[in-house]
Amino acid sequence: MGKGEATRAAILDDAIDIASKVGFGALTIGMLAEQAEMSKSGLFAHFKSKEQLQLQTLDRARERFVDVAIRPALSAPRGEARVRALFDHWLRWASDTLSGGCVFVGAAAELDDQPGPLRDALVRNEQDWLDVIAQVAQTAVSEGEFAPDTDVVQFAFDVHGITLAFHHASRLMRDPRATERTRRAFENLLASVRA
Amino acid sequence: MGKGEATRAAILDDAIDIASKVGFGALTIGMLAEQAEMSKSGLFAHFKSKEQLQLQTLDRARERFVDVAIRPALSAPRGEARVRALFDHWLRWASDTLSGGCVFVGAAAELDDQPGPLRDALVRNEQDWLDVIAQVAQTAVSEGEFAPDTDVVQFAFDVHGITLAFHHASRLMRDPRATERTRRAFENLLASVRA
DNA sequence: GCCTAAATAGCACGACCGTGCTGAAATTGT
DNA sequence: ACAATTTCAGCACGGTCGTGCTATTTAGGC
Repeated sequence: MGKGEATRAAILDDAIDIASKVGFGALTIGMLAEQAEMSKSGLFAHFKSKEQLQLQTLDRARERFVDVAIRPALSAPRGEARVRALFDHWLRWASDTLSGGCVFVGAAAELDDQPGPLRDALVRNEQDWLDVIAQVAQTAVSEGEFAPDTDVVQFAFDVHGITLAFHHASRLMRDPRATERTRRAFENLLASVRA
Repeated sequence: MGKGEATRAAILDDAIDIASKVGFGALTIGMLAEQAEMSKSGLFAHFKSKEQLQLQTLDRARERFVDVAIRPALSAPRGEARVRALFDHWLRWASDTLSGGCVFVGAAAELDDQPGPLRDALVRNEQDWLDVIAQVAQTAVSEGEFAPDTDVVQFAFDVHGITLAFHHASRLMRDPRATERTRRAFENLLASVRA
């Protein structure tokens, strides 16, 4: 059983890209089949329901995010360097990976008032992400590069706000200075927590 | 022509609330008719197309936002007080007005990759909002309360990031400390630009 | 190279979508 | 109060949605 697994993975990669553009709700089996060049029913057989398709799409997006953003960043030296690496990798992820920007940003706004397993899974993802930021910031505190009384959860909140502002400026407003403003905001934040 | 205008306005108010929960794309004429207790065709007759319905819904949301958030804030004293008033009013708007949070935050993430008149209208709204923040910040510079070299466009970017982080923490994560973290982030930002 | 099992296509279904048309009901101006 | 006009409901349409069932093609183990 190798062929099925391969096409299923390919389908999910298509699905991630579509979901980043139109959202999870508008991700339709028909358009996904067209993109994957398969019949609707042939594609559907891989997932027993649309909800399963959405769940697996979100989960594969999580795996890819861990692979291309979190894991590489964690190999940077402890402390502020690692915090910077995390932020830089997120910026690349949101800019270059998917044609619709960060799929989690879109999903967060779409699902925040629609209860269900998909929303629950997304909340877990987002909490993990915020925890990673806070934990990496904590290493900078331990290394003596951030002030000892730094509130790392607040730091994660602030960093997250900057990433959301970037997404807004870059994708909705098409502001050519989005990256510049984003980096400036991040530098200001770093300056405010440094020892 | 008074009756038609009244029901049309009532329909749009229902539409704003639904759009804040499920988005503009999933805002369906059938569910809107049910909510408004009208027939689908009777409701449809008020708007010649779904696109018109979406456009008018967004425009009425803009009017309401100006009425409940911007206009009252502009009557606060010039300077930092007015900046604070603007922020506080936004927080109330996003918390209490609609059952799905700020409809613009949802729309921004939904429409950022879907070209068309609706997206164009939203971009204009968001640009106006950022301009208002920057302009109000400029009064604080003029009053000597903010540092003379303050970059007010950057300030608007930063404030906007905080509001997006609030929406995420409050609506998606259901974090009971969302407001507290938001206010702290805002105070830190104010401290960094004060003269 | 067959035989079993997996992968995919074809087709049909009920439901809901946006959108017209047509006639009844309600509002409004005089 | 009547006439003219606006407002609304009923109904129908083609299209797409998610999802089953039934073949048919393909792939993998002996």
